Amino acid sequence: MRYWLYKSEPITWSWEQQKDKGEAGEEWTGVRNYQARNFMREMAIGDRGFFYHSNDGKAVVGIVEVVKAAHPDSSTDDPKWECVDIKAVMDVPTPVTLDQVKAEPKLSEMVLVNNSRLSVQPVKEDEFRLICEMGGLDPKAAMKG
DNA sequence: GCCAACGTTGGC
DNA sequence: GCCAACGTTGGC
Repeated sequence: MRYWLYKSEPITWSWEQQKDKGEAGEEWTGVRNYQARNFMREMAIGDRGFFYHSNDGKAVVGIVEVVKAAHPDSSTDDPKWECVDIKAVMDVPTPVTLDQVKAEPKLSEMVLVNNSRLSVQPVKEDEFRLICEMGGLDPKAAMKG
């Protein structure tokens, strides 16, 4: 099991919209960056991740799970772009803000802090657990389902 | 709204 | 294969 973080501007695709898709989930389309695409290729069904609101909110707001492995991105005809499908699993009761992440020394290695432009990124297990705790979640529930 | 950081494109 | 120009992201 690996852990990830997905960024989305809520104005484009919000956590509320993601939740509306229910158990079936939705394609994480629109990634046009090789690094981000390559991370999606590494994902396995069942991998958990954070849903992060960029720009407006700047906070981890939800837990998601991969429900379909990488496949061609249906939002383009270009076969080089791929994406996974993810579904909403649960809310983060107290969204964990970027400021909080930056203020926590244990999270100083996070890609979110060091490469703010990467829209799909890996999260270490320890980092994932800590952010769950900061958000008011039981890590066991958030990490295993 | 600005701009720094980063990625991509295309001329040479 | 280099690098200048350009476009985009996302924090501030």
